[in-house]
Amino acid sequence: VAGGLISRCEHCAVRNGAVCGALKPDEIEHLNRIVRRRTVKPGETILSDEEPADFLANIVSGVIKLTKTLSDGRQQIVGLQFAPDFLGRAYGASHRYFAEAATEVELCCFPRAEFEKLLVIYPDLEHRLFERTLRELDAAREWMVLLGRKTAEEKVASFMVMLARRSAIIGCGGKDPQDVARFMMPLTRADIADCLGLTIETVSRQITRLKVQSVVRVLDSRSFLVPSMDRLCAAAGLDSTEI
Amino acid sequence: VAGGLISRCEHCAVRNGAVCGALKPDEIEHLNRIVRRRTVKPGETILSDEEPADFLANIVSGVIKLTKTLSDGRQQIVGLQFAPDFLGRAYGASHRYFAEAATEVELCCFPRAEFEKLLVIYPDLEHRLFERTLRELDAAREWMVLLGRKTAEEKVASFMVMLARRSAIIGCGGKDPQDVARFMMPLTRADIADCLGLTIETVSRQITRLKVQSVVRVLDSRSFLVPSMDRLCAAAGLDSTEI
DNA sequence: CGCACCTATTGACGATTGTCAAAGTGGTGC
DNA sequence: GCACCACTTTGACAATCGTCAATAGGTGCG
Repeated sequence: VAGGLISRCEHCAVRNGAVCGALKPDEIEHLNRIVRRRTVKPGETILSDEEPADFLANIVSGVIKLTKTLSDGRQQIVGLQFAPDFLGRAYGASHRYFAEAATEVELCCFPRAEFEKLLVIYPDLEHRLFERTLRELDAAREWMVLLGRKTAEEKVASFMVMLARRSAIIGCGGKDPQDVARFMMPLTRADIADCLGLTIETVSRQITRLKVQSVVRVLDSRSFLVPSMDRLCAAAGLDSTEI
Repeated sequence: VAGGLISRCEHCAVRNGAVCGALKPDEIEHLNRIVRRRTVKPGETILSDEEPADFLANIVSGVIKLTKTLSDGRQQIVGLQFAPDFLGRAYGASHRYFAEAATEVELCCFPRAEFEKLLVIYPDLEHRLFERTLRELDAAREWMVLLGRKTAEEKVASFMVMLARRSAIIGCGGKDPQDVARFMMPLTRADIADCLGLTIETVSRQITRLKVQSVVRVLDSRSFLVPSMDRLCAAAGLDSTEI
């Protein structure tokens, strides 16, 4: 049966942030009956275009990249997802992308059929998923500006701003928490390149440029320190109004 | 009062295709009471980032471009909308983009507050809007691949494929309706460039290239003839599986 | 400890695309 | 009919970014 104590929804770390937060304590039991926890290793494929899209999931921890590939192998990452995001496309026979674990990932999986039934029973649940989808659409459109109109340097700086916000600000050293941010980079240079529509080499060169300009300090290839978020945002082509 | 005969929902041309199709005949009367028809001239701004987002709308006819602008003026079109698409972002104080009429546009406008009330009363209406949003997200992600990974020629060809599908296939001359398509271009070269993350000059050159390769015939600067959709799709970097 | 392997960086060079400038096209009004 | 205007096309050149290749750094394993 699905629920040991550890997987019971009422003890779930992401409960409130995730779509499940829409359900009242007595309603969540419905969900509890159908969920299955699962851990995925970095690099493993979670959802594929080619397999039936038989489950959806909440991300409990870790980072997932959504990628699309052209027939000749060119790849573009069309979304990054962090806990407590919702993974998968409701109401569709197939996902339109591959979902791959960028780090170790903990998932809380729902069989699609059961979950879609719940969406009908609990309009609040569907509403919450809708709001999440609207925010994903906002983010996708923001990313389109980056892909279509920003320079390589702006792209890399924007990517760092996004990460510093969404994933993992690990430490803040300054008086003002906005002032100094240290964050981990969950992706390889190749992944960053696939996010930004660049090559690995260009990503590497632009990181070096930002380092030389003291916009970021590179602690190691997977962790960065940002002395001034304002300067990073300026390098990203974001003016103060849109920060 | 809002409803002359012409604006009554039951006679609306886009009724079934639009989100309103979710409402039963007796329910649509609620909508009918709050709608207001409006015509917009090409080039006029319909929604702005800077004004309060006080209404949402169905597109009855015409083409609308959704644009985002960086502080130094660089622009990116992040969405094109055709009848019977839904315009505007539900559940948000502000839209995250500018909506501008690319052609003459007919709108059916709802005051935001009233419309959001209806979404709560009629879950089917919200569900339909949700499905539409999911398709917009799919389209945005498809576009991200184009912006990040396609060459200028592929971008222009892909744009033509998109238009031939979504807007206005005017005539089909071949035996197979897929074979020969003639379509109008609702946008200027500058708009096309803003869609594709290119400059006007590059767009123009790539159209010329496609013309020289006989992938398209340019009837005039605003209408094109595609002798073979397959060849156009090949030029767009779409293999047969994803057509 | 050193070697292999993977990832990241750096360099040299080339191609695609952008920039600047000029000329061509079509429509509108006088 | 002609001038003006907006839009488009074409050309010459430059800059950014990609390609190919070599080097550096880090981690795990024998």
